[in-house]
Amino acid sequence: MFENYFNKRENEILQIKKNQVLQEPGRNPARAFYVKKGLLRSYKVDDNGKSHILMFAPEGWIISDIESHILSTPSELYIDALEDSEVIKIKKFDVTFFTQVEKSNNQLIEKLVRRIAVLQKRVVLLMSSPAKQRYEHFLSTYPQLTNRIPLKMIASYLGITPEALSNIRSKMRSQ
Amino acid sequence: MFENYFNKRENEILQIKKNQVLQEPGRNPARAFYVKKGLLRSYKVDDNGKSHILMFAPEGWIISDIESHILSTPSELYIDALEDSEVIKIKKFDVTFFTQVEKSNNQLIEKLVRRIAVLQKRVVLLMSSPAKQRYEHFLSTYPQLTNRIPLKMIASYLGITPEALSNIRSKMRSQ
DNA sequence: CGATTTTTTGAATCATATCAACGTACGTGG
DNA sequence: CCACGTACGTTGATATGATTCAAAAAATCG
Repeated sequence: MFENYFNKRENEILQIKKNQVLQEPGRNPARAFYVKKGLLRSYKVDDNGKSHILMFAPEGWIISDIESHILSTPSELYIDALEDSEVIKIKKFDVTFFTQVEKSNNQLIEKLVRRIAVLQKRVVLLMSSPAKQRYEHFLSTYPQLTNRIPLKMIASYLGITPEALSNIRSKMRSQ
Repeated sequence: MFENYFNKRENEILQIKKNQVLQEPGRNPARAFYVKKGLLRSYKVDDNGKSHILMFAPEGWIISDIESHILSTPSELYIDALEDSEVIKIKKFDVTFFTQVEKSNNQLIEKLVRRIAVLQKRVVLLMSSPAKQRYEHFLSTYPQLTNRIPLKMIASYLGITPEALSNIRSKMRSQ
């Protein structure tokens, strides 16, 4: 769906090295990236300096601080690369962007609603389930990602320490 | 903004008693309600039978399982009243509803994005902050609600037990 | 008022964090 | 290709925060 849009315009294709930072907090407007190849993540750094991963974006995904975009507030997120990646920087990323890319606004709305659904699910999981169940949910929801993402980042996504996830894994092994 | 829409149509105005359930899981499509007066909440019941409150809706808010709506999947949420309330049942709640009520789709999009922002914030808080800080965040974000909502429901919103919240409060008192 | 629900308190237990040490894998320069 | 250094992952000991369970006190409702 997005490919068409990108091909017919002069969008910037970037070759990104692993660990390269594509966006830092404070930028306004925030950037958005379409991942052609590789793997990006977005994360937030809290007051104690700890990182919390909000999403992973493998091939075919768009990643951005959509909140910052559409509300024109300074971004609070980092975006960087977990693998060497090929990404397209979306130049004009606002509401009109979607109306061009999507067949209609309704498709954008559906996308946003899906994002709400994912976040809502995650809130309930964080509130109701111990780390082990959250990890199992992650495994079944993103099976294709679990091999590509280092343990400590999965832990950061789940909201636990790397040590805790390591323990969970070892318990799961011995069962 | 919504009032205009409701007044010029034959929408159903409901008088709701405290504790009355407006929506249960399984309903498809899910309903949506505009709160004229009173206080509603939406919540999910997990596999262990525990409730987790997703949002409170005081006067002027719309509450619904928007995910269920727009994706036409069965609802997983309950909606009920925490106070005697006066609500308007939105009959035709889909994308076209918003295009009539809102000046443009962009306003709907902005609403959805705000919802994403709130949920994203909540995910990070759940992952990074101990219960006390989450409670303080709740207090400062919804000062007008804290007196109206019983402790045990605030606990359910924060993802902790009522006992834990009671302890936090007593510690805060003695400081 | 009495009955029911909510809030508080305390004790025992559990899950996860923290800290420290060690083992392993990986990439780079020699 | 090897040796080294750096990152990452694992493991164990201890500390902390929250849960669970039980019971009493306080608030609310009919």
